[in-house]
Amino acid sequence: MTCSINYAPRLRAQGLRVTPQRNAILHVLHHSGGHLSPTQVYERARQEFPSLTEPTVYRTLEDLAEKKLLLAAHVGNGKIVYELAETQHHHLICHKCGNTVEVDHAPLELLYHQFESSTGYKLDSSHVTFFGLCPDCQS
Amino acid sequence: MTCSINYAPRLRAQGLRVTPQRNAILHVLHHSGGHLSPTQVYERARQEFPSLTEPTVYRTLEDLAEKKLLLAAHVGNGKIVYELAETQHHHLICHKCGNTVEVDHAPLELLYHQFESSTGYKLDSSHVTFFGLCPDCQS
DNA sequence: TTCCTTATTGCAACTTCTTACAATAGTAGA
DNA sequence: TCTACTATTGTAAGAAGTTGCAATAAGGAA
Repeated sequence: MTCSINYAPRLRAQGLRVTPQRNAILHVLHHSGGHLSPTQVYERARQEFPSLTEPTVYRTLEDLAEKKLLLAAHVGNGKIVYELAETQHHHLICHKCGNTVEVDHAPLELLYHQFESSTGYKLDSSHVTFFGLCPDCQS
Repeated sequence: MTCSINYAPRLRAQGLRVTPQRNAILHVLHHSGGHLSPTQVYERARQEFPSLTEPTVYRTLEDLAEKKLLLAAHVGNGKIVYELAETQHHHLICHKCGNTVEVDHAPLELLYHQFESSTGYKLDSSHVTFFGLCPDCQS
């Protein structure tokens, strides 16, 4: 926790209290660069905040995702990973080598509107993951 | 298990052996009409085939989904539900009342092509779920 | 600063899901 | 029908994720 990023304003902006547990979790996600499973978050964040417990990690990840500070992404078979919500994007996953690429959310906006007008729902979020073969695994 | 639907041909077509466990699971999913969680499948299928075990249910659901006899859908927070793969579709879920509607897969084909040409991936499946407010919960 | 309210956390017990490996039972071929 | 092969299942143990409730501590008000 030697870095100077301050997550407090973002938490407060969502009406959430600022706690060392939440800071540790956000810090870990920030420095991981990518997607982490709840277990990975738990293990890493415990290095910085040893009294952290599993239920807290799961609840925090859910809460922060609900408040849009984090994005939750599904990566096959019900597994869920989290990352800081910088830009909204989705994932293509190669089910042979596991390689992942990110794709922009923008093309999905059209679908949103389409489904909104056909169903009357007002959509605000989505879990979208595509599976297939990456270029390297196609041969 | 008084119904006469025979799942054997579909299993054999996928190179899978026909076992009473698989029949019981398919039977349960057929008669449920909708989406069931692994636990629900386990509990109901056990009525018909009491020696059925949990690991078998989880493995069977995964296997059948991989062979496209079942569809796996995500319904919030990493929860996964299964249903018979009749028509390919996706779900809009109201996060207030939990109500669910199904939407056709066709509009997503365009996206498939778009992402395929921008990434070089060859896509074959997806997990897609949209969240929002249903018409009743918008007021 | 101190008090008060209540969001957040930890604890303990529990449920759900997974894994490795040995036992069982489909199914193709003789 | 019988045999052999091996996919599938059960067992047992463990890992991952959840829940209810009591204890704690963040943040607003005095």
